[in-house]
Amino acid sequence: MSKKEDIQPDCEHCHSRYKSIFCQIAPDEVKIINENKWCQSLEKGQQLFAEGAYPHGLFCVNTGKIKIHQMGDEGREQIVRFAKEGDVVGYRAMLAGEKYSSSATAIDTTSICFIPKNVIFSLIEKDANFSIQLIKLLSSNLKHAEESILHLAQKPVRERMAESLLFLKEMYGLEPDGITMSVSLSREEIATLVGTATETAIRLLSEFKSKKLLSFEGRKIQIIDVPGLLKVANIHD
Amino acid sequence: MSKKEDIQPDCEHCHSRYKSIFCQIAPDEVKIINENKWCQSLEKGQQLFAEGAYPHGLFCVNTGKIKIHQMGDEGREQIVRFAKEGDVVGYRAMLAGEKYSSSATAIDTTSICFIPKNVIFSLIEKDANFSIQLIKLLSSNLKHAEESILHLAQKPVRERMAESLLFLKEMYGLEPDGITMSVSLSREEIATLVGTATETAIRLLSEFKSKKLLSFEGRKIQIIDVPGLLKVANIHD
DNA sequence: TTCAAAATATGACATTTGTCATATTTTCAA
DNA sequence: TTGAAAATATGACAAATGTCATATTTTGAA
Repeated sequence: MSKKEDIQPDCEHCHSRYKSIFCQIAPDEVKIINENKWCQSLEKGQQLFAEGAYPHGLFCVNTGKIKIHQMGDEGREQIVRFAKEGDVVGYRAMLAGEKYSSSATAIDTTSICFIPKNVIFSLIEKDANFSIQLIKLLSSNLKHAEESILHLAQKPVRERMAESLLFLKEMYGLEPDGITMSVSLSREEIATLVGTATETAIRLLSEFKSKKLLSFEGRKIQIIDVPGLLKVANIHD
Repeated sequence: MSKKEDIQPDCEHCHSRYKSIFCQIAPDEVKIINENKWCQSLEKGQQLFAEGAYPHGLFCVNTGKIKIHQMGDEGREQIVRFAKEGDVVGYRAMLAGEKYSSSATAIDTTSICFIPKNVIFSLIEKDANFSIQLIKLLSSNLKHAEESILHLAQKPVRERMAESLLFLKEMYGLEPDGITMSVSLSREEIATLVGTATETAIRLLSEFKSKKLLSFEGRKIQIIDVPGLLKVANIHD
């Protein structure tokens, strides 16, 4: 999995650390992490960890984009979360002492660092503030998950599609042109995020395009009309 | 909200504490909690806290049953979680420093204790093991939430109904007769758990009854055929 | 007990969404 | 460049589910 040519940058000056749960830890703790971490880069489509495996630590996303997904009964994938720079992945199962309940796959060229389990647990022991950071991260993930439950149970597919597109725009932002989404997912992947069939996702995207809410530039989606999408998503406030 | 006649039991010998995240804390910490807690009992239907309010602490369930629910756009409720003896509720928003994102309502006569925010945070400061308990609790909730996302997105209503009934049986158990479910929810509440219309929930329950998977005893549901329900829920292993 | 309100039940129907078949287009490796 | 495989697109149809109307039953307060 690891490659010789992967660079091992210094945690102390790591840019993504400042955005992460490690932003407030003491310098000597940073040192310990730096000495024990292992960095690696992933191509689009490469898997970081798989459902059912045992975690030995957690992964910090340095740059790039990751999807967290689970396999359903009929072999259909379901995306449950995303991660980007400064996010931590694979920590839930590790903290709970369980097997991974989901898989993580790069959806773009991604660079990650691996931090071993024992380093994390000793950090929890020593630094209450770090625990609070972890607790807040879990809380935030739980909040989003429960919001997804509400929307999957109550919103029709069209609304969820509009909402998912706006979510992806928030999550990964736009390219410098101000309209093209930075993240590029296949129609099938979008379907597994929205929770619908691929054909339905394709139809809805075409519909949004014909209504001038979106446009397509190659595989990339451009957001043309945010207020229009908010309206379709039934989001007001 | 609080009533004079509520008994204030001693945390040290509290039966539900042994089943809770407070099971391993030091005696003097128990003392502090005991001095600062406030206990209260709730009738079926009484609300413990409401979406949008600010949390000032967390609630420990002593005895009884609680549902955690959110309001959808069309004013339809969605149950996202349940709590029972030894569980802690209202902690997510408190830990994240946010408003409640969901409401909590007793679905049975319930006795709870309130523990102020500052007591919890100082416990996190002092006791790393308590932090780990909290982290594991959040992890477990997150795992279940992500499982719900998968099932809502991919399983048909009939499967989810069977699964929900089996879940309620696991969660709250059966009465001494070995078949009657301890928890009693209205058809409407069951529908908001499964994520479907009340009429659909009623039809499915009748169907299960006619297939001899269930029977009704007044408002209570009796589980007649667990293997049959597992089959309908499409659960194997 | 009695009655109104709430909960449960059921039918008829419309709508949404998924599935299957089949084009068409795009991508990527040889 | 070229061709096969994958991705996208679209139509036709079936199945699942929601909605509305309306009984029927149960519950709980007066």
